[in-house]
Amino acid sequence: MRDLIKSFKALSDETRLRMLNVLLERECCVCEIMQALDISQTRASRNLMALYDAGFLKLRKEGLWSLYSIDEDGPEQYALLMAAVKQGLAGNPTAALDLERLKTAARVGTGCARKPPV
Amino acid sequence: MRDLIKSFKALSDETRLRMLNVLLERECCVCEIMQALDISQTRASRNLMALYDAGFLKLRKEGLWSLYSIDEDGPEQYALLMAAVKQGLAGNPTAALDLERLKTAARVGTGCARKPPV
DNA sequence: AGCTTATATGCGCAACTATGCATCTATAAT
DNA sequence: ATTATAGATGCATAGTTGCGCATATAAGCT
Repeated sequence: MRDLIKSFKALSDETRLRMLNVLLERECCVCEIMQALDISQTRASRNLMALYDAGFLKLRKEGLWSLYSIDEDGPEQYALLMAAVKQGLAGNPTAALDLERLKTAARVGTGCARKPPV
Repeated sequence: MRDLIKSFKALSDETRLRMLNVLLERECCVCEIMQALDISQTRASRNLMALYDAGFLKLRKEGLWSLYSIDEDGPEQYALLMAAVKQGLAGNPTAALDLERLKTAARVGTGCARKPPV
């Protein structure tokens, strides 16, 4: 039961649902998620970790990048939950905009750059 | 998206999952839930309301009783979520014990009685 | 080695959640 | 009308969550 609760908690947050939406499109590194959702680095990193912890994501390191993707091989219920997420997000404007921004997200570039020192 | 989040929030709590488990068995009034889960009246009432608010339950008043039951006619995703809940609760000892206690729960009786004044 | 960059994380705070206690409401029985 | 009972709810409080800031870590480059 604890796992079930953990899963539902992970899905009870707008940021994380938007992340899943984007990751359903393709594997992303943290900075691409930042750009797609237009959120801070801390926020991106922590929420991706939360989804990973709950068992929804796979993590693959490549050089400096942490590449997250939907874990297709999770327990049976996860497929059900992901189906519900997909349905619930269909037609959502924010989710659509995120996908739009994802197209122009770059793995390397200004989007990832730390703000220059004053 | 707000509705989806609300649904997941409603399911992110052990008390409420246990309630759904019991209600999958049959319609119950608040005091039967109290007895089945062995919880306080406040806790029972408020968590049932939360599930109702989220769209998982139907409410039917009959005399003094508030009778809650699973709402089968909710949006499509709810069936998916309930399926996930069922799977996740299968074999859980607490859930099993709740069903056991439900068998001896009475709609009228000491289980509902207010503690006698001192 | 030293610098840069992508990501992770400790700390602190504001917002939210769950629950108990006390009380209120509404229905019913006498 | 009075009283009893099932359930709802305001308030206070402890615990949890989300996130920003600053900093740490770790990989790659020069």
